[in-house]
Amino acid sequence: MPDRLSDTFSALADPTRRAILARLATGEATVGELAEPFAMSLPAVSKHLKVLERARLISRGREAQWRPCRLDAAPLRGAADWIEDYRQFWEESFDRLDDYLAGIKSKRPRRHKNARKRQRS
Amino acid sequence: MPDRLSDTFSALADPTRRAILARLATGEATVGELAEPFAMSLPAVSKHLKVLERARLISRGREAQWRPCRLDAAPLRGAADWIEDYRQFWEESFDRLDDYLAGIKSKRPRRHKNARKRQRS
DNA sequence: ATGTTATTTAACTATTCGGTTAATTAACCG
DNA sequence: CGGTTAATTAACCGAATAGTTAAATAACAT
Repeated sequence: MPDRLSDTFSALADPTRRAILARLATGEATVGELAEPFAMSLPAVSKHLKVLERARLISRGREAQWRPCRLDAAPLRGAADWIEDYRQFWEESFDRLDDYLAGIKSKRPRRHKNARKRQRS
Repeated sequence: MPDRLSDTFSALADPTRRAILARLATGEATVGELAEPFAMSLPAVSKHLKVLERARLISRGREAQWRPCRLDAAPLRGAADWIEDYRQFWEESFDRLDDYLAGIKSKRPRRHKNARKRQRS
């Protein structure tokens, strides 16, 4: 019985599904339209959509024989909030990279071409 | 051959692994220390750590017979960036909820409890 | 009623996942 | 050396994933 956050992250853990969400960010689309860019069968896409639907990331209507899908981004808020708690840590690691590069620079001023500088918090 | 972002999201798609990362946010820890809160065997935790390591979310040192783990949050930046692209969508949906609630209030002040109203478009 | 189009379901396969217990490695301690 | 502690590896298991092809549904079009 996985929790909501796990459902969200595991739905996002597939490039096909992320591409589908990206497509839906531009507007509603039918299953066929969503499947078109992918080198896989329609049932495979249909299964991906079911995963997204169980994660509440999309919802579907009925229009004649089409089932238009629309993005339902609400669950992403929880995921974003979770990750956000770690922002300081990845920014810290950039700082350490800065320190490292600064160290190199000060020891060997204007040596090599590709020195890079990152923004500090 | 899953991409980096998929590795990150799928590593996060498990409550045990997220708890491990949360613990590591408070500082380094050994495998035994990390395993202690969980009702599962040490090898199970060891496997979770391997998943996190493959996703580059942790790294490990060697100190005598201990392998201290530390958080390596850098990959979370990519995940945060990806999700961030959808912020407008989940904020939109909150706006619609606001509208919905506002609509109820203005149209039927203090009427019956279970009034529901759907949004046009 | 028949056919066409859009989509899902069924049945199957191969792989991965999350867990187990038992055995192994590695480093310390006497 | 032998023993203890920390952790990993091996071998196994059941359930879930991600895909396939073929058959079934559903709604429209004639």
